[in-house]
Amino acid sequence: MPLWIDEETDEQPRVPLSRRRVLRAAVEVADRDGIDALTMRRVAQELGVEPMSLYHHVANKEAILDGLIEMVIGEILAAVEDGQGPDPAEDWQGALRWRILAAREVLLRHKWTPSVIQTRTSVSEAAIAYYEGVLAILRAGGFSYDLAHHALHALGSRAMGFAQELFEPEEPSEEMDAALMEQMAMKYPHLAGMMAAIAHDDPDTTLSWCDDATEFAFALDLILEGLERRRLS
Amino acid sequence: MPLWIDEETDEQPRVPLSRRRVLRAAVEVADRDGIDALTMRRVAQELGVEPMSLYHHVANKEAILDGLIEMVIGEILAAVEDGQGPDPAEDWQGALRWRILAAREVLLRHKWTPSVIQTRTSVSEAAIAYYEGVLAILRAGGFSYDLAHHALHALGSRAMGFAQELFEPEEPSEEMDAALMEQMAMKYPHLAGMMAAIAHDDPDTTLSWCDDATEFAFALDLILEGLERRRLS
DNA sequence: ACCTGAACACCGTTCAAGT
DNA sequence: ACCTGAACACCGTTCAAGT
Repeated sequence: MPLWIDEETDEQPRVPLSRRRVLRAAVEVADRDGIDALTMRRVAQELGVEPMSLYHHVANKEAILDGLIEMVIGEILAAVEDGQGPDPAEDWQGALRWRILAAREVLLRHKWTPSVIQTRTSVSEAAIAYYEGVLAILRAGGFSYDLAHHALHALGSRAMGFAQELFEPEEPSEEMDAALMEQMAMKYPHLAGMMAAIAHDDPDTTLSWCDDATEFAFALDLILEGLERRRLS
Repeated sequence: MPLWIDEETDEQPRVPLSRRRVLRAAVEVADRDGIDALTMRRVAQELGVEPMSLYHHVANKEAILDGLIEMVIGEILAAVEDGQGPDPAEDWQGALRWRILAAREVLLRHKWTPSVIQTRTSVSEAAIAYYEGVLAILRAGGFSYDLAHHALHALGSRAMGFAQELFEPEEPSEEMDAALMEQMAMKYPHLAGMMAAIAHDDPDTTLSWCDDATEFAFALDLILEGLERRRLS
C-alpha cells in the first residue's frame, strides 16, 4: 500500500464541532454560494460531517440564521470599536454617519444580511448593543429620548447600513428594442424622461442605473439633517 | 337515492381555471393563513383542483409570487385613481403624502407584501405604472429628473407605503423579571432610559412599543421636507 | 385543451442506534 | 458526550397518461 494512501487515511486530529464552528461554516457558505445554498446538508458538508451532527450544537436552522446575524453584527461592533469617528458631543451627525458607513462596509462583505435580518423574529443581544451605540451618539448630540426613538424608526434599516430598495436594481435588458422603448416612453413619459436625463448626465453609470453608495449617502444625509432640525425646533 | 345526494353530486357548472383565478386564490390563502402557508398544493386545494393543474396557468411558484405583487399594486392603483388628493402642482408634498398613505391602506390588508416584494427580481408593469405616478407628482412639484431620481431612492419602499424596520417590533416579553431588567439597564443605559421615557410619555402605547402609523408619518414628512429643501437650494 | 396521478429530487427534522 | 444512518413529512416540479 503506497504511502499517499496512508497520508490520506491518517486524518488530522479531529477538531470537535462547536456552535462557533457551525456558524462560521454557515457564514462561509452564505458568502460564497448565496443564502439559498445555505441548507443543513450543505453546512454539514462544509464541515465534513453528517447533517444530523449539527443539531448537537444548534437547535435548528432558524438558530443558525439567528447566529448568522449575530456574527455579522459582531463584526460591525468590532469595526466601530476599532476605528475612530468624530466626537458625538461635537458633531453627532458626523459620528452617526461614520458609524453607519462602517456598518455598511461590513454588510458589503455579507450581502445576504438584509434578507436574513428581515426574517428574524427576535432581537439578539448583539443588535441591542448596536442600538445602544446609536442611541449613545444621539443622546450625546442632545436628543431627547422621545426624539431619539423617532430617529431610530426614521432610520430603520439604514441605521445598520442598508437601504431597502423597493425593487432590486435590475439590469436594463439588452433585448429591449427601439420599438418597445418608444411604446414605453408613450405610456410612461416621466420615467422615460428620467432615464434619459440620468443616462445623459452620467453615461458611465447607465449600466447599473444608479450608484448605491451615492444614493445611500444622499438619503442618509437627508434624514440626519431633518433630525437635526427637529432637535433644534 | 335521496335528493340531497343528487344535489351534492350534481356539481355547479365547473368554472374553468385561469391565471386570474389562481392568483386570486393565492392572495386569499396568503391573507388568511400567511405567506408561509402559500404552497402550490395549498392553492390548488383552495380551488378544489389538483396541484399540477395550476401549471397550465402559471409557469411556476415564482410566477405566482410575481402575480401576487401585480395584484396588490393593481389594488393600489385603483385606490389612488378613485380618491382625490391635493393638486400636485400646488402642493406636491401633500399630493405625494396622500398617494403613499393610500398605498399603505392597501398594504395593511395584505401584510405579506413587503416580504414578497423583497424577493422579486423583476419589476412588473404595475410597479412601473406606480412609479410613473410618483414621478408625475414630483415633476409637477418642480423637481429636476435628477433630483426626482434621488427622491425615489431616498423614499425606497416608503414610496409604496411600507417602512423596512430593522427588526420587527417584538412584544416586550412578560417573563423578563426585575433582576434581568436591572442588569439590562446597567449594560444598556440609553436603551433603558429610552424605554422608560416612552413608557412614561404614553403608557397606552407601551404594549406595542411604538405606533407604526405615527412613526411612518414622522419619517415620511422628514424626507418630504428634506426633498423640498433640496429642490429649493 | 385542460386536467390528473405517480414519481423524483430536494428540504428540515425525528428517532433509535452506534462509539 | 458526541456523532450517525435510515426514515418521515413536507416541498416544487417532470412526465406520461387520461378525458
